[in-house]
Amino acid sequence: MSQTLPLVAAVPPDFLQQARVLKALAHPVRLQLVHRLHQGECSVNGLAALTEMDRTTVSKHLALLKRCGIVGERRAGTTLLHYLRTPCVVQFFACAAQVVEDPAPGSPL
Amino acid sequence: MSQTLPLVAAVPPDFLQQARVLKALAHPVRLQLVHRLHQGECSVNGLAALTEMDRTTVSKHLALLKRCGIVGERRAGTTLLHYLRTPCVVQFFACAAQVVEDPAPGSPL
DNA sequence: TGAATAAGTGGCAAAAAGGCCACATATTCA
DNA sequence: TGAATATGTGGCCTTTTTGCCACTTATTCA
Repeated sequence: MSQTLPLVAAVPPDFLQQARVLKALAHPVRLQLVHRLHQGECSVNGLAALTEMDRTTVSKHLALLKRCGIVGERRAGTTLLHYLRTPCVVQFFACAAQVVEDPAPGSPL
Repeated sequence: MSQTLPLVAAVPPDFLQQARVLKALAHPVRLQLVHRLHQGECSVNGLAALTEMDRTTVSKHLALLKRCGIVGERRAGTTLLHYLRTPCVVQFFACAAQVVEDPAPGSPL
């Protein structure tokens, strides 16, 4: 077959899709949730207590993380336990921290 | 000495700070900028052409990335060349892609 | 079944983010 | 210096995101 032009050469990452994942993590509360879940599953109320946020607010943050496939849940009686489906996201912490610790010269951040 | 309570035990990461970094990357256009800069420095106009966004819009996106220490700049004549200061951020692509490729069961994302 | 506990959803107002225009600034070179 | 090129900034408006309240749904157990 004719070797046509690589119109989609080196297919660039799906920025929109990836941005969705990053956006899901780009919030202090959600970061805290992920950080906590990385240590083990937890209920909504438990997470609400930890973050000191309204229960429904945490519920919505979790819903967002679930939609992106980052968090999963399993029922245990009346409580729903949430867990990290993609532990690799904690790598973000390392890099984010590195960026934070190596600020641009004169950047207030 | 008395082994007091580890009040700030395992000092949790600065979620607010880290969220700032992630938020800086959590946008399709900025993600594309980072992706492009990872291949080498580039001018604002070049990036504007690539992303097909208004020049001033790109300029603001870059300003945001600079404030977070992710992007740096150096002048070359009348043009400002932008470059990635923290290449580690490209790790985000790998993980983000992984999350995208392994969607939660039944998640439309 | 009905009370108790746990959690999700719609709605709404406030806050933040995005995008583009008009204008200001910086650098080069004739 | 003045035109030309490259880029940053202040507004200003639109869209998205947040957070909390009231209310609904789900599960357990007496």
